[in-house]
Amino acid sequence: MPIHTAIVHVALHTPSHSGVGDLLSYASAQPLPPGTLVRVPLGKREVLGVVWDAAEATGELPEGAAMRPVAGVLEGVAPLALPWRRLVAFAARYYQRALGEVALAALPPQLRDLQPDQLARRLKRPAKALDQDGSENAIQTIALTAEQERARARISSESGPFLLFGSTGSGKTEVYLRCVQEALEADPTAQALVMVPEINLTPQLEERFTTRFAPRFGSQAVVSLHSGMTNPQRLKSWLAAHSGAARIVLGTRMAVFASLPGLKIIVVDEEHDPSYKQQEGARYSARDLAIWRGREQGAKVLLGSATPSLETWHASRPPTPEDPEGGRYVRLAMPSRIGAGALARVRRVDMNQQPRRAIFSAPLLAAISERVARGEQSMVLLNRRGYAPVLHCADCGWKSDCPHCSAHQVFHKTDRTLRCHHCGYTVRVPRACPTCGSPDIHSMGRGTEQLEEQLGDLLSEVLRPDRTPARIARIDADTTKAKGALEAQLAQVHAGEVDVLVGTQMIAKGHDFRRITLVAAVQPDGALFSSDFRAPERLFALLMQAAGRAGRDAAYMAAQGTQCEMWVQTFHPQHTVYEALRKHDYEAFAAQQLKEREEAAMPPFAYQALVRADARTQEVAQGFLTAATAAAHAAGLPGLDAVTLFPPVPLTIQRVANVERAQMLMESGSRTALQRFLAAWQPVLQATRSAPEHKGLVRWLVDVDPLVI
DNA sequence: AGCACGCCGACT
DNA sequence: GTCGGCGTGCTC
Repeated sequence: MPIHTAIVHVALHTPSHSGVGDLLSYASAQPLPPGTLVRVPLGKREVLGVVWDAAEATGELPEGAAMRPVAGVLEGVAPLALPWRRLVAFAARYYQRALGEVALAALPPQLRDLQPDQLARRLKRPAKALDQDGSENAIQTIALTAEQERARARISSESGPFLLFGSTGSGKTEVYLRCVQEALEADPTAQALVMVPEINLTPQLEERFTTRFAPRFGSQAVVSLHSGMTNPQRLKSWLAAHSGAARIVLGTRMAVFASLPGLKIIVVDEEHDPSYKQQEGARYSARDLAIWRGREQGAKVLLGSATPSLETWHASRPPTPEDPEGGRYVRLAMPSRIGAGALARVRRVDMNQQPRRAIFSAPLLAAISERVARGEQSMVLLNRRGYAPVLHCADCGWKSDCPHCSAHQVFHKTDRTLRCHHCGYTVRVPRACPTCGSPDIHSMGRGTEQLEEQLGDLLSEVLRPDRTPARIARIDADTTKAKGALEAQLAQVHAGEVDVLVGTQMIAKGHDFRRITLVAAVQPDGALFSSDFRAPERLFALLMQAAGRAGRDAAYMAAQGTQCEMWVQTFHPQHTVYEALRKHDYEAFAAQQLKEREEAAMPPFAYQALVRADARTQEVAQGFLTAATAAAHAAGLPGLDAVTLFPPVPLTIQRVANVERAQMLMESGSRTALQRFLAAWQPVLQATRSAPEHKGLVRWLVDVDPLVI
């Protein structure tokens, strides 16, 4: 029986509302340094934990509970360094989650399942012979434009954080590559973290970084981290980053938590993209954490976008006489496009002047036909999957409502199903109305499937230059479910085997289509009158990004003697969003939006948080929030005087999978006050939950800095 | 979160 | 008669 002399405090995966403290105490034969990965007994099982700093341990062992010994130490993995632990602790505190939950979620899943001896075996496996110690090989770079060089020089000499504000095709990636190169060459232990919003975009980024840096730093130097990887792959990348063997980590939002002891530069590409906000568990913003981590760990942070989030835009405002401080970020503008044609000319079609039921206005159809006839490619965007959003009975008014959600079941013609996009409930399309038996049922509205079909009819007479018929393809979540399907479909487009591409947002992001000369948004108005105050910002970013897909290859455009166009069909052609889009004027749009936000005291001029409650009934969900609010007022919680609590309301989609959902908004001009209040409210919310009158409550959660209100 | 214990319906 | 539904209670 070993003698356990030391006490260690261990962070474990226990959710904050489980009633178990943040750090649990275990006995150990010898003191273990903070950051050590250990396996410890918890009830009947043995789990992975991280030894934490004793100073942060609060609660004592409850009366009668016995301290159990640490079961094992994961030898061979260096303890997680203080900056990593500080990042995790900050994220847990700021986003109102348990420390252990965040810590364990930040580690590769396979580390949890591996026994110490299995891990030891893995670590012993000889790393594949380093293909080259390429310290002799110079990196092949391409010359920077004056604009890129100015940005590079300022990033090199100033401390940041930086916003690289560059239009599509301005060569932001080349600036990232140069800045990463500079950081890595300055210090043989330096590491870089480069994030992109979507898994789909990592392969092309990996290709670009590997081509550039493998000759110099070896092919092991670049690794990826995202949820599309298998667990063994993720573990391998994570260990490479943690040990310092990997010099560059590419990934999605989860990569912000990678252990990078030598971190010197963080790049957040397309920083405005909502995908950087995690929507499950700890609802963190990887972009905001990148800023925090960079400051904390002394790494430069580089945010890039053609349409920055208004938060970032505001934070990077230059000093003026009235505002001599300016923002906290350095704004670097790169307005020119390199090697790309002129920006797309924006054509608005006033749908009030078009036949009522037309999906494609005559001028848009003519424009697409013309492009097909010239052998050019077009892209048509509609943010709605399926054939039609709802089926409707003309006789009794029946609609294809989902029985489990407050949403319609979407009509998918391809497989003759009605599918709920929220809970997945699927039925065969009925031949007659399920309520009255009438055969007179038809679809209302349109989705990408219908667009593809109708376009086929409308273009049936249109021939390509070689006298063959136009080829239409669709890319959306339905056509790309299978592994590798997206890649295959994209390859078809690149190979010129498609003349008109129909799809959802999916195709608007990042993909470098060289021969697309026309992009059309057929029905973008929906976002204009959404209750979400960020909807116009998102629509503008999406349309700008979509417009950027057109005319990316100046040489091709010149050879074709053609001009690229972005078409928008709208019932509100004069709307600010479309006016700004027409002029490609992000700055004017941002200024106008920021003015409105300031007048309404909305982010970034105020800070927000949400509490959401899910329950069997809407009454219970709202009742819980009302009771928790009353309890907060009764207790006179700190920060409350500076925080406005709004009454609970149902979510836009009130019921999903038979769960009723409600939420309430909190707003404050002071981030600190809001944080203080949320921290104090957490135990009150927990106590409220256990009261018998809130029995039907399924769960509750806090969302700090929510993106969707 | 897991994983137990615990008490009521349709099957080897 | 058991297998198994998920309600509530505990984990240093």
